[in-house]
Amino acid sequence: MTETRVERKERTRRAILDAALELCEGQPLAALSLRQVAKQVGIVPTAFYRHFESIDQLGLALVDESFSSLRSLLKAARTFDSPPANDRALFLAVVDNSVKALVTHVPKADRHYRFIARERLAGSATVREAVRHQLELIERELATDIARVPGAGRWSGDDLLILANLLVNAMLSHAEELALAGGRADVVRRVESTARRQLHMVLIGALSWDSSR
Amino acid sequence: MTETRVERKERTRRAILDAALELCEGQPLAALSLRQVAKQVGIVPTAFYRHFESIDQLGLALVDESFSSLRSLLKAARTFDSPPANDRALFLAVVDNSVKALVTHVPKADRHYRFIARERLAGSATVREAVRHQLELIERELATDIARVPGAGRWSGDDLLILANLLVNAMLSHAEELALAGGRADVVRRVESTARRQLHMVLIGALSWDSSR
DNA sequence: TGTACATCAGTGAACGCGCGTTCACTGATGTAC
DNA sequence: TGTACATCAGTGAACGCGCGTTCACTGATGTAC
Repeated sequence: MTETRVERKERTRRAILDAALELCEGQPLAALSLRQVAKQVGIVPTAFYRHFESIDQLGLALVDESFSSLRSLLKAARTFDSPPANDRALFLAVVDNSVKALVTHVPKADRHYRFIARERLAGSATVREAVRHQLELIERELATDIARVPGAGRWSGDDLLILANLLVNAMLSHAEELALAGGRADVVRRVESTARRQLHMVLIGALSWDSSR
Repeated sequence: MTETRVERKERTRRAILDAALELCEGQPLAALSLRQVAKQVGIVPTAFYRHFESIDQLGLALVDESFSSLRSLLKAARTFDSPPANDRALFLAVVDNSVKALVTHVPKADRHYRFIARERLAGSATVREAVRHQLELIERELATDIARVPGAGRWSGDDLLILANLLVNAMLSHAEELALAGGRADVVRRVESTARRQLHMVLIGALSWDSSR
């Protein structure tokens, strides 16, 4: 016996998740039929039920998986190779690190980013809610991070969240474009440059902002 | 005869557009069946074909209609009650005008904004392409507008487009939230405040930006 | 104004199809002794 | 190690249902004379 029953089941589960992600490119997950997914996996439609209760539950599993990708991107953006020497260096390092994390992580899990962007607005009620909730958590984490950037002291908590919201939205939009590019080098370079400039602009504006004013 | 045949046909066409817009709340248009729409309108399914070739063609008509709403918002944002006296006044007037246009126009045609936000990412290939194309035109128009703001002289055409992209994305995201709020006063106030601050931040950052650097 | 004909928005029956879900099943894998 | 039984991922037939689309139709509105 080269594979246990548990391993075999896990393999089928993965195949279902992958098939669903692949088949729902360019359309919401809810538009997929259980039969299409089963056919792609190579199992009989009823076998689907051994792994998920419905397409919606499958969707929730994909949300978890996708946000684990997004979190690893954010973690990379937060991790500095060498500690910045001063405030200006930290500022530049934040921009640089974030953009680098964007262009290296998104292509590795592009389907996840497309999935999030799509389901956030057009998913079933259940999946949409799950995505919104996760994005809210991400924005809160990011706001906490930004609070450590030099000059952020004058910022109110509300304003930090507002800025985080702006950044997450912009980032998702770039991720979506990168993801759609399918790795074409010229598009990647353009998105990288756009992301860098937008982030630069926003942070410069943010730094001269004063919540109390 | 109180209504001509042409008028009656136009009335049914409108009823179909309205029914589709209403029924596809929270799901992509392509998820609607022609039969659902016909039922909502009160016509037999086959009568649908007297007005549209398919749900996809109906979608293109809704794209046109929705962008006409968006354009009237942008036009309002560009129209000043009184000509600003100086650069600083113009800057403030731009922010003020834009936010006011946002909160007065979006609630009047909220379904259109939700439609755009949804179909942009999750529509059928045809509809998605149409939305993307229209958004690109809008971003170009906005970039031309921004070029007139004082201090924008140092901006390259590329950077103007990048800024316009950031603003349109943020605006659509606010419109989406406003539209979802269903007119609840506290949400409207919060979104208004968020939009104002984000716009302020971005423009301040933008003004100290120099493309040549 | 009146008549004969044309137009055409909406009707209703019918079709074949893919859908989600049920159910009793099979047979390889796993476990208890 | 060998045997008897349990588990359970995957099977395959069957169901009723809503779907898009076809077609020949009806009857009110519009037009030509």
